[in-house]
Amino acid sequence: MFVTMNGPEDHNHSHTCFEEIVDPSYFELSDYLLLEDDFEEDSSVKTMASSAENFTGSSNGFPCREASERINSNIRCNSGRKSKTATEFRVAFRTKSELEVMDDGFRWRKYGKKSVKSSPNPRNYYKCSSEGCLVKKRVERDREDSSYVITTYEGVHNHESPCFVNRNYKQMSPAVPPNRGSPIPLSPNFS
DNA sequence: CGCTTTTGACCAGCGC
DNA sequence: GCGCTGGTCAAAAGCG
Repeated sequence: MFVTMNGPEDHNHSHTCFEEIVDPSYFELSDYLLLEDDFEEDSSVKTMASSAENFTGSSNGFPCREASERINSNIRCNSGRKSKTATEFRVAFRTKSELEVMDDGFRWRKYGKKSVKSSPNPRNYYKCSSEGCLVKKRVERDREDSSYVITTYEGVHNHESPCFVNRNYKQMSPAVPPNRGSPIPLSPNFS
């Protein structure tokens, strides 16, 4: 995942994510969840990694990247175990950020905003702008701590991140096979 | 002009 | 059937 100082509101910079990576201290990933479709019980929501300390200590200094890699790893595992289709995955992030929406490398089109009863903060709905890609994401502030943002991805991208394409980073994302993207973009190898 | 956001309306699912 | 709630649609407006 790539983090920039801009959100969808600022499309002048939406494709410059490699140039404006935010200070890691500004953004803190605290939780990310791998959600399964059949929410029969709470235990189906699995916290794959929970503490912020796990990520702030990442060697590359970007907590999101490690989370991103772990998630893609987990999704591949889950895919094999449960034979899920590419559009059945749901991944939720809980991030500490002042930014409502963080640039993850993909282009999103906002299609709805709704106040939900379970939260005092409105929930925003986005679809991937890429033609034929049905990935959606929901973004809302944590009702218990508005300094946290909960981002839920639904589905798997069937295309590369525009960042990879635009910056010719295709060869740097071997974990994303053709026509089988990831719910969030894998970050390039900075080393 | 093309793309995005905004926002009220609409729809489906669920509980009563 | 009715009301509530969450999710989506689509027209209008804004922006570069």
